Amino acid sequence: MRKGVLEYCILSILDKKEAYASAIIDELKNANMIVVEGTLYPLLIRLKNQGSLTYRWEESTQGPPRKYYCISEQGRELLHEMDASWNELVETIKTLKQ
Amino acid sequence: MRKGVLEYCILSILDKKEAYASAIIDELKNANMIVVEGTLYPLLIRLKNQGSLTYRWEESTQGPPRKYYCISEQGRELLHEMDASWNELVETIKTLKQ
DNA sequence: TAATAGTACTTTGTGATACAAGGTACTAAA
DNA sequence: TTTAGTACCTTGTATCACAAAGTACTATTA
Repeated sequence: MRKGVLEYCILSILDKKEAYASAIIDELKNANMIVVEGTLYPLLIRLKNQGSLTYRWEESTQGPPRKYYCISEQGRELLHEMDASWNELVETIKTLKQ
Repeated sequence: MRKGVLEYCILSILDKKEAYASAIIDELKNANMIVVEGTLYPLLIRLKNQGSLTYRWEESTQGPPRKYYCISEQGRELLHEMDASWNELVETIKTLKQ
């Protein structure tokens, strides 16, 4: 049921502020959506390769350096399209339920 | 983005009244969700095989006989679980958007 | 200082879902 | 009798998410 929505969630999170993978997983967990690393990393790489995200390395005081992802202008456009798709899907379900 | 939601839509439609494939496709189209036969037929067979649906043949006055699908008790239980999952997903997105 | 635990990033293989495309079979109309 | 319409079904392919395993660096502890 969650398929395809994950990408939308990631872009929504990164639209608010840049973040690295573990922080994204934590935020999703807080919102009741469990995602594992093996799912998230390939997705981030996919979004980066298609130009929706950029990233920069940042040293951490505890542990290895972190890859901070940031949404790009192109990513924002995609997000707006996804907002529209999501709202439409919610309406579709409402309609079917009547 | 729609992945996994289709099954939920089908059960929701059949919860209201029994229907055959083309009618289901039409109803989905009316609600703004395009689905093709090659997607729907395997899904109906899957749901039937797992016990969520039953069907009966009915002669048609125009064309070949139709396979009318009907939701089963087990299908209703599944639908209720899906209702809960869907509502939770909608809430999750809302939370992430804040 | 060597070993262990913790953090973070990455890759590979698998199962499930949806689509595209093509096929079968029956009925009605031209 | 050929064509168009309706309805059901199958096969191959792409994508998505997960499980599991692996690499690499840092901090702690014995």
